[in-house]
Amino acid sequence: MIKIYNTLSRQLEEFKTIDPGKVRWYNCGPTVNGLMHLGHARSALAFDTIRRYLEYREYEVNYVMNFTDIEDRMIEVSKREKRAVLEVAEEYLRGFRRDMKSLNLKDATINPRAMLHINQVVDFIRKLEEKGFAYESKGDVYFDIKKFKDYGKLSNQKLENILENTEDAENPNKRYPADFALWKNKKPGEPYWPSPWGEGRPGWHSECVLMSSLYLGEFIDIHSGGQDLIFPHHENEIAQAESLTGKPFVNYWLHNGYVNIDQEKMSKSLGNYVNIVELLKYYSPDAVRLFVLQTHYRSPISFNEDAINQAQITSDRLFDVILLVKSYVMETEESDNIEISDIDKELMEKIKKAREDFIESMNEDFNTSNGFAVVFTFARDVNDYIRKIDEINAIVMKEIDELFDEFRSVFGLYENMDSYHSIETVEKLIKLLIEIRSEFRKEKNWKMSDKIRDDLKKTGITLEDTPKRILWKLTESKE
RNA sequence: GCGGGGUUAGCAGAGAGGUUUUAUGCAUCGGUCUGCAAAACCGAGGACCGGAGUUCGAAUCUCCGACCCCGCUCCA
Repeated sequence: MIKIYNTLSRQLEEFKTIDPGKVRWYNCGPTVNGLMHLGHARSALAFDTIRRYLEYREYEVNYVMNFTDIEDRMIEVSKREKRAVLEVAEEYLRGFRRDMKSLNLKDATINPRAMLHINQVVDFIRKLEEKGFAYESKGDVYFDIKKFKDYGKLSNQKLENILENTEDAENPNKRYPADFALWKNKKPGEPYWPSPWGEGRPGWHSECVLMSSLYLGEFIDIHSGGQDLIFPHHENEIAQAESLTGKPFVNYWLHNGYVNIDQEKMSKSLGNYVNIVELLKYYSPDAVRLFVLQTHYRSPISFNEDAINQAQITSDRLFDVILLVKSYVMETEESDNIEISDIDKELMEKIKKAREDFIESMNEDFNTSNGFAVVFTFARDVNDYIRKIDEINAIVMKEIDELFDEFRSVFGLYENMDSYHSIETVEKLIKLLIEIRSEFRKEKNWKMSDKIRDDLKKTGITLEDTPKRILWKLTESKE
């Protein structure tokens, strides 16, 4: 049974989908007014991993993530950079796509863009107006919060308290200070679209509701985003959707924690962010994934150089053993099968146990920290096995490999490894060199044997002399 | 002010009343292996913010205090 923490109820709940085996999921995507930074990545990675896990558990996940490309912040950038909003959007959208790909984030089923849905948003707002939940005022349209009695249920706020702190409370166009804008009257120099209320542009909170119900239906399983979206964005989404349908909008609300740097939230507005493009110049995507996923998705992560360096080392180490297993699976023929020894049996048990433990950890609100603990413990057992067993058992190796594949599929790690294994001839050559070197070693010709080992290392092949056998693995070329 | 969350070894970070061990990773120290390496493995040290309470038993529950972060304004 999968348990999932629901922001709405503020507790763990059993995960049950509306349609058996299917998940309808809307993830609030970024506003494309800048480069993707680690904060965005954390959110994307957290939900990507949850999605991957659900798929691993054989759910069919319909995952929709929007890009917000028309909004106050977009206009700000457009003004500052003196170019069209569309141009800004195109550039950063491309940037996000590129960075998301680098981080091996799975493609969404669809990535709707707000700007391509203006007409539908207008229709949506008109429906709200027709039903009396929205009102027009001097070209603006506002949502009438008093008409929605559950307002504040997600962020656990009382209306009075929200009121006290609403910055825009003095806006004379509003009936009630906490009402929020659905449509904004056009201002000079800003993009606008026609509407029944005159030319203008949509507010921020309608697009997600509209696109969510457009692509997934009125009632969905999961709606997710950063904790900073709880209020007002998601609160406002609930107000719109539920007042219109009179039914619940979303079953499970998921919110990820922030990335902190120097004990402060990493954010665009504070300017203390680390861009993904920049980060990936120094660290592998796998290290970044591991860094992020070693922390539970709802906890804050402390980012510092030490921590990310550690993740890089850990990631490389894990990769080594996975790669080693791959090499063995490739070179061990089924005909090599020998009897199952006690050590083999022991490891088979560990494989089974590791899989169970992994699932148990992940079932508990997607506890990737514990998930990784299982992976590392298993990796240690495998390293031990390979070096102490007399004869490598092809069947055991294959099972190890399969389990690593499962882990990798959930965590999205090391997926470009095929390139390491393209040519069988290379493998034969390596084996040949190892044999020649062994001859030299028998003759105690250390000079030649070391030369072979060192030169191989430079080409990206590392040898390891263990008592039982010589291991080789492909690493990065040092040339 | 209102509403969340947090404080666990050098660092990162799980655990949410109970067996000898507060997981896991990195780092440190020692060992095994090796012709030497490298890697791997084995082992060790070291932490539950402070105080009071509940309990046979608390890192975990309650209360008080300190400090920190976050939301209530754009944010993932």
